[in-house]
Amino acid sequence: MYTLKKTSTTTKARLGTLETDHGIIETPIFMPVGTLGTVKGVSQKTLKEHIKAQIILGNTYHLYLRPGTEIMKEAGGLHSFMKWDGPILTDSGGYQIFSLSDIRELDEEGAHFQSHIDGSKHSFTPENVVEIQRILGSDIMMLLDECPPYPSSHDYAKKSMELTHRWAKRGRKAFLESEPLYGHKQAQFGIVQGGTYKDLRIESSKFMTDQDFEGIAIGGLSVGEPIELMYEFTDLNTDYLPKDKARYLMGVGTPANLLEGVARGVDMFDCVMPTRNARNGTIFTRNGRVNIRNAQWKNHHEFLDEEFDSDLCSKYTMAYVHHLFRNNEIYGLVLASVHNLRFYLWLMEKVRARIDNDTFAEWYPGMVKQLEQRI
RNA sequence: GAGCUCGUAGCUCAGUCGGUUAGAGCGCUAGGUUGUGGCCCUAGAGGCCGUGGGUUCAAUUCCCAUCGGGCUCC
Repeated sequence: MYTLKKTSTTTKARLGTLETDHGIIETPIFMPVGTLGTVKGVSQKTLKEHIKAQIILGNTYHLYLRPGTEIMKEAGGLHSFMKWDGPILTDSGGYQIFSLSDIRELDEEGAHFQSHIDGSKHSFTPENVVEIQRILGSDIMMLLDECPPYPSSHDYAKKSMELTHRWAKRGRKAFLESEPLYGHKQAQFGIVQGGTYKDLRIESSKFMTDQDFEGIAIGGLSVGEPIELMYEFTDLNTDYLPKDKARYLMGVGTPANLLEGVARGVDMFDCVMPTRNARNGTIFTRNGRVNIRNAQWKNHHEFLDEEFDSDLCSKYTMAYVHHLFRNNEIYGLVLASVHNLRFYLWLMEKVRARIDNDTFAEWYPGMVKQLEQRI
């Protein structure tokens, strides 16, 4: 599935491709999040033609609760339902149970939780999460895991990791013993856990490698730990992951986080940041971040970045976009969401070009500084 | 013309049986958001409590006058 094309000579950055039946993905890549079968505020056409998204995310937890598996079956899977013919990755919902559901209980069998929508009771097991993702028909499905909070004791992180490992074996078995429903291949990624403990992270990396998943995710990071720890453990994990499998750092991050992740050998990222922050008025640009709500833009009748190809940057003035945000106009959210995603995908295009001509190592530290500035 | 009622932050309003630095929501000024709830969270600025007198150790609070808004009656 994954083909390594080139490695940066002085960093761990990798150029590669990831092949699916819905298209070939060039890595490193950022994957826009479309939890409920839509990247909020962005049309599928815009995603494909303007943003140039190569793969998007859906979420098992959310889609299972609404519209549910019956509707999804009737629709012929998520691709057909949402009319997106590119690759889709679905997260299993382990993280959502951890972050959204007030009442949840874990035992050997699986995760038992109450819906955040209506309080109804449900259970996810390593097996039924595979089954649900067969119905969704995603190109890449994720295992059910437990994402422990930060900070967690070594004891808790170890027990949690071991449970995730037992679930991983069951999930893999369920995957290998079932078939796709819609005539295209599906892949399954394992998820490394281990909290913020070196020995556990190494153990988990080795364990997931041994299960021979099609790709491996680094989970349990970007859950509130200091950023240095996130980098440190990403770096550690990739040292123990196979070269011939894609590495996916879940839930990350800021534009600077992406560059630092690539430098540590990560191929895939997803994060709500470009879209959620867009809705709250944060605009990411190559010169740093802008809060469009700030009063300084009220009468700034100029473009944010005339050279950048997004309507927010080079078609409308800052004063206009500011005005839209001040009035909670839907179009402001749309403009910012489309822009931020286009920017993230643009950044990954630059990253790939830099790895390809082997100038990534000298380029990215300066770029990180630039991206972290505030405008 | 008479009676009643209200006047406190930019807006809508609490409050004080007279007693430390007068509050809320919204708005405003900023910050946050990392395997998605346009939710939300945090901090800050902003008031001689309509005006002028009086009583009192002490008045946004009680009394008088006055200005302004609203309602009712003749």
